[in-house]
Amino acid sequence: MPELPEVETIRRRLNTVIHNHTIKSTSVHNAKLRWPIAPDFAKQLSHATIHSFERRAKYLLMQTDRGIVIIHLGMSGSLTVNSGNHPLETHTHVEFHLKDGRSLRYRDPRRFGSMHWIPDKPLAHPLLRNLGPEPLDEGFNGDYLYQASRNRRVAIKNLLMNSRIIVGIGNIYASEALYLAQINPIRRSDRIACVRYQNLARAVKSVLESAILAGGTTLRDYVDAAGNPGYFKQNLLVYGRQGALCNLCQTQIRNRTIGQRSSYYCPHCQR
DNA sequence: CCCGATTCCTGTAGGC
DNA sequence: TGCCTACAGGAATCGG
Repeated sequence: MPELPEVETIRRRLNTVIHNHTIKSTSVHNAKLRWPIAPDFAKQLSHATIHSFERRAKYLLMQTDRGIVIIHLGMSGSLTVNSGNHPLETHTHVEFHLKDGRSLRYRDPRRFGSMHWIPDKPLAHPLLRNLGPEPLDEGFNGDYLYQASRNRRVAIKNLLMNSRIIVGIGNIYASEALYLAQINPIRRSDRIACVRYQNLARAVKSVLESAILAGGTTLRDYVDAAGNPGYFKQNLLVYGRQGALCNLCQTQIRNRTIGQRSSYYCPHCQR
C-alpha cells in the first residue's frame, strides 16, 4: 500500500521516463474512484505536455502546461508507463496515451484512490490545504513533534498517522518508526518526553529514507512506475511479524489493534 | 477543537 | 472444491 517511500519511488521513476512528453488523448474507463473523476477531465488534458511529477504527502502532482493532476493511489493504486500495445490489465481506470505511443496507466482495484485536474495552485486545493509538514524536510524534527503532541491524548501511533500533524506515514512505517524509537505504540502522546520525540523524529526520517533506497515495500501488489517491486519488506523489523522474535531481546512481537488498525511492536523494548 | 467510529472497495486467506 | 466471512487500510466525514 503506497506510503511516502512508495509514492516517492514512483515519482522518481516517472520523472526519468516521462519528461516533456505530450498527451495525445486521455481515456477514463471508470470514473468512480474515491471521488468521481470530473466529466471534463479528459478534455482539459488533451494535448497537454507533461513537465514533471512532484509529491506532497502521498499525493503525486503531475505538472503539465495545461494544469495539474492531483493523484492519490489509495491503498492499491499503481501508475505505470507501458508500451502502447501492452495488454490492458483489469481495474485500469485511466489511460494517458502519449504521442510517442506509450501510455501512462492508473490502475486501482480497490478504488480508494483519486484523480483531480486543477488549473493551478495545487497546495490551495482542499485535499492538500491542511496537511502537516513533510517528514524528510529539515523543518520536521523532534521539537516540532513534541509541541504538536502537547494536550493531545491519542496513542502515539495515531498521532504519527494523522496527516494534519505529519504526512506520509501509514500503518507500516508507523510501526517501524516506533520500534526503532523504542516507544510503545499505545502510549499517550502527551505522556512522552521531549527527548523521546527527538529519537522518534530521527527514526521516522531513517525508516523512510531507507525504504526509499530499497524502492519501497511490496507486501502484495505494489509496483513502481516501471512495474518493479520494492525490497524493503526484508528490512521490516516488526510489521507483519507477529510471533517472530525481536532482534534485540528475543521477545515475541505482538499485534494489537490501535485505532482500528493492526499494530506490531515488541512489548519488552517498547515502553 | 479533539477524538473515536464509520465508510468507501475488492482480493485474499481461512474455516468448514 | 466451493462457499462464506473476516480482514487488509488512507483519510474524509460524522457524531459525541
